[in-house]
Amino acid sequence: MNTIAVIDFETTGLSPARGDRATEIAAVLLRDGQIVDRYQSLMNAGLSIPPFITQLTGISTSMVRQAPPAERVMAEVADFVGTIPLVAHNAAFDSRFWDAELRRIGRQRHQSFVCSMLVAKRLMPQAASYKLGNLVAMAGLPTAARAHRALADAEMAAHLTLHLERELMRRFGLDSVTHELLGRIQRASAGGLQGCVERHLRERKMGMIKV
DNA sequence: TGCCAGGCCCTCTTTAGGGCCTT
Repeated sequence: MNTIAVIDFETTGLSPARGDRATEIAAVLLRDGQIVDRYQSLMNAGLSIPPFITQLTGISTSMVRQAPPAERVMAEVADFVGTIPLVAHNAAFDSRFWDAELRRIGRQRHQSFVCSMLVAKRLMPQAASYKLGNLVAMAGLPTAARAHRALADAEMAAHLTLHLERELMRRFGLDSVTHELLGRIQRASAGGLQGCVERHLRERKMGMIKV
């Protein structure tokens, strides 16, 4: 079964290495071209929320103080996604927080991340901006009522991922798109998409890639 | 002391610098 988990964090800042912590997490499961399940929770890491973050996200210190402990939420969401491969918009950011928060509960990631922003740069080279909201609007996809909340952003990134998968299927005549292929696309050179897909199909046919 | 993310990408590049994207 080809399932992908699209995740999104809200945090107190940009860098777990500088002490920033997650304040909210959402995970959206995609299977057979549609959203099949969702997880979302605020989390209390014991930190106050900077005013700028409250202004950006609407998440306040009082909200996270009433939320379950970060440790419990991370254990729940890690169990929810299991070993399903992950996608995030600007995955370098979310993967740092995912790994850092898991490390705090003595767990580690066992799957790879794909970045929907990097895949979009390959498949939507005409885009003027690769911000999540702009790509979603440009593709005519459903926009979230409240951006900068974890579930709303994860759902927008999920719709963008489905759009990118459909674009790959249309352009290359594929009947399905795997996380492995998305990973190859994000690393491909601008002119190397065709060869990248052909190599994937060849290895898939030889049984080197599990679908 | 002073500074403070980090990875990708483009170009006035490659012995580098700056913009984008995430909160």
